[in-house]
Amino acid sequence: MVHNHEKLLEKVRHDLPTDELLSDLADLFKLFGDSTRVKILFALLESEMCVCAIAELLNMTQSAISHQLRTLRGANLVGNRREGKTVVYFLADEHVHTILAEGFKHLIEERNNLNYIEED
Amino acid sequence: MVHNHEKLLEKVRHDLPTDELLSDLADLFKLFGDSTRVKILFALLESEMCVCAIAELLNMTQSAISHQLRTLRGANLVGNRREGKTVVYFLADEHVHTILAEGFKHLIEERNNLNYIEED
DNA sequence: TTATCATATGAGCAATCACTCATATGAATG
DNA sequence: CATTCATATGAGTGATTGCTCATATGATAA
Repeated sequence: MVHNHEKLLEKVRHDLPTDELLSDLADLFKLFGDSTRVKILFALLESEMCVCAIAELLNMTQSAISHQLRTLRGANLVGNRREGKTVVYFLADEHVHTILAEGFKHLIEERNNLNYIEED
Repeated sequence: MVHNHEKLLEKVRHDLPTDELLSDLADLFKLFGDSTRVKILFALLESEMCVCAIAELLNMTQSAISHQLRTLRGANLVGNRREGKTVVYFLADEHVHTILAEGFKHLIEERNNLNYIEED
């Protein structure tokens, strides 16, 4: 696996963010990389909701949702507040919307490309 | 886990994308959710590169890199072309840049917030 | 052809993770 | 107070996944 890249590698290494930053970035995207969490985030994009509403919406266990909300909260993507017996969750980060939107654009465009190919 | 959300759920359900689309979206972000793949994408953002150059850059096995490139190629995020004995990989999608950039913005802002709190 | 270099790939393994189940916590209500 | 409702959480499990190792493929050079 050795042929000469020194010049290229030197340049790329210089411009590359640190390992730590790139790992944090991967950890961030990992949160968006699960369909349950994506669904929760999309739901909260529409409206803040209590845990049991999300569970009912996604047709999943309260426990499962609660675990995922904990994960999302740990990354400061969602926040919550108590309202009597229920706990209301909401998006705590403006970037959630733009990140999801960018991913969405990619999907849509890819689908258009596929249609285009199929139509040929 | 049952108190009344019918009105809210009806509205949210109506605006929510299909399960299939949301799953595809999660699958897309899953690709960005691994530090090796993020590093590869960032590297290719700087310059197209052959497999062994990426392996050397990331200080990883040729096999490991090759496996990840296969994954990325399967999702049409990167493309490749043969040049004699080597195979050159490059970004095949303009959205890679914007998606990574949005994630980056989130991290930077979060770090600024932390600094702000620490400075109080 | 044979040898060599660059890459691809299949099997196997260890680590991660999303869920379930049982249970704990915490606030309202009687 | 005890009970009930909404949520949180710890342990355990099956499935996924990123890597290693060995080997296959594919192109060039001798």
